[in-house]
Amino acid sequence: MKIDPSSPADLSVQIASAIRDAIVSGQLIVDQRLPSEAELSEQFQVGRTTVREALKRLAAQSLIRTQRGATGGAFVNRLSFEDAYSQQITTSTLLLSMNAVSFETACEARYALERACAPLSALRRSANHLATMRAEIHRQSQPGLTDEAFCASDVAFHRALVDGAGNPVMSYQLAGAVEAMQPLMNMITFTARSREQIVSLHNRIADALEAQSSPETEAALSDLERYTLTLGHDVMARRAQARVNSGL
Amino acid sequence: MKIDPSSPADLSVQIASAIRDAIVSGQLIVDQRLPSEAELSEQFQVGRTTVREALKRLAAQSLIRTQRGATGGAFVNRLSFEDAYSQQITTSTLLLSMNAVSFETACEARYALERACAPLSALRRSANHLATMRAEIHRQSQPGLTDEAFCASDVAFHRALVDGAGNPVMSYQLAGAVEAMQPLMNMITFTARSREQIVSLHNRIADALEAQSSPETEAALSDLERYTLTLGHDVMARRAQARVNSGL
DNA sequence: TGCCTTTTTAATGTCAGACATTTAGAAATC
DNA sequence: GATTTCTAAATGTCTGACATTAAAAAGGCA
Repeated sequence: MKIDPSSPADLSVQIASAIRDAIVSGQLIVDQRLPSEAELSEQFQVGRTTVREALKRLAAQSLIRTQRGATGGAFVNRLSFEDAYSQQITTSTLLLSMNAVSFETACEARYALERACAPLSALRRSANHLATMRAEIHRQSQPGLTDEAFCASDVAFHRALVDGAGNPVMSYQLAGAVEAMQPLMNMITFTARSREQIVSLHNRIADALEAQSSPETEAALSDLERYTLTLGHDVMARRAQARVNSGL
Repeated sequence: MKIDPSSPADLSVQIASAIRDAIVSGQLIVDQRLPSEAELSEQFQVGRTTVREALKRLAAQSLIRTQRGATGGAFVNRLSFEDAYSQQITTSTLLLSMNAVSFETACEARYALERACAPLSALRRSANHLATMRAEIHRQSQPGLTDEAFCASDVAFHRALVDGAGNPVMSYQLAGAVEAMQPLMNMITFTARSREQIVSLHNRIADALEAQSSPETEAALSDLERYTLTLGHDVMARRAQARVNSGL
């Protein structure tokens, strides 16, 4: 691990990326302890501050964890599925909120990926997954539910569908697609009529999974996609109309 | 934005998450300048060092960027698709390399997601995407190609397929699935015979996309999945055999 | 006046040294 | 032998200083 003090790049960036490379390439293995900050600053010939900033960068990516105390230090962290989930969700959410991504594009991606889970989920979903889905459907039928709570339940329903595929890699990949849509969905005000429609489609999906029918699951998901898109368009249209009216 | 000095959590962690929340919730908008380090340290009543470590954490997640000089400072960064891609790839790669994920599981997820692109890609792929795929197939047919180069070309081929769907959110989501498989694929030593098989399947996929046939594309992808799985199993079996032999 | 050069200034980047806090393990005590 | 106390090593935080950068202001010259 070497750095170039004459490079224009910040030293802490260089050090972080040297250590990152060592981790990614397997030179540093999981749970291995890095040299202490003092040793690293000696090794790289920089101040301790600089080393610390580099370590904070790596900690922010869950690449290392630090422990205080006598036998403490920085350790290579095993990236857990849970850590990866939450990173994915944050990144996906920000990506959608900070870029001009149309509702259609996000919706299309989300349902395309979710349909990809259907065959596996139809095959492998456990009674537990079905129970979660039924419970969420029941919650969604309650009157007086706020839009936010309805959306949160919607996310939980779809997560159960995805988890039903029994493939953790798939669940990880889909986490972003499913969860990042929530803020977009939250912007849609659901009427009693539209909630009814969604609940009915959710029931169709749960029934199809219970019957282990992949084609019917996919068809129901496609119908849900179309309906979601309609709801989105209505909201956009109403807003555009409101703008025109207020402009007069 | 407030922090709790009596909390057991590190101050720099608290500050980072306070600022992160402000960004995610939209209180701080893209390209807005944060207060200077000196002002932040005043505001939070901590040392400048602590503020800096918090900012480095955020910079590591591409949430902010910093500029030196008179009008410099920390600015809320627009998370670009490219930044998001590379974060996803790093995370996915580490997730697979640090956890006991079976080849089957990774393979299943990858092809399930890729098949989800097939209908869109069949519909929308441009001549450009097709040209890239044909060029990569040609490269893959060259004798004397290293395994690494073959795999890199394989990744480029599949990325073209995914990008053909014309949905950037989809491309982003798939980046991890496609690229993170490469290290696993690299472990499979390709014989001349197996490369021939793969190239032939790639040709089938390209033909199907050119003909804009979604079912045929999906079928070809499924065949490729089955074949990749076979190759993986062969390698595992050979290794297990080698272990037995050396154990004697 | 208008353009070029120089200086100023405000910010981040780096450093050194000190002290606070935490924690495991060693040492002392009962 | 168990419990308590002490010690040492590590990270966490603070202060103050200086280096570096880059934009803006000031100054000089045609």
